[in-house]
Amino acid sequence: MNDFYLRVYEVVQQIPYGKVCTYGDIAAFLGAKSSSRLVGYAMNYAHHYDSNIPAHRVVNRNGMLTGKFHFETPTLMQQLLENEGFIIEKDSIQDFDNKRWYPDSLLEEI
DNA sequence: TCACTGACGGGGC
DNA sequence: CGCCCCGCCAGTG
Repeated sequence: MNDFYLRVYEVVQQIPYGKVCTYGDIAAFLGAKSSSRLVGYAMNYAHHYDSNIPAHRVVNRNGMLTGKFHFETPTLMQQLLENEGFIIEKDSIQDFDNKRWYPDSLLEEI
């Protein structure tokens, strides 16, 4: 566990209800554009750090639920997202572009 | 100790 | 277009 992971978790916890973010966006925001893979790895390990991290709100650049098999059940990630109003078909979030949230918006709030 | 494995993404071909 | 390759680096056996 290092600082990069902790910062990933902090960003993920800022994702608003009803919005999603991508691994790449988080990596780029933390100044590690080429380390999007590590963001995914951090999510895999997230529950060891804090079980309240909304890992289901992080998907890949195409809006697909690539991490669904790492939840308690393979359908949990989709269920959580549907509870927040998302429409999902074949592991893909519909109207993805309009549901995205970007970490830069944290800077605008200041 | 070392090799292998990924919740990714961009670039080359 | 689609497919392949590579940077990235903490865990695991």
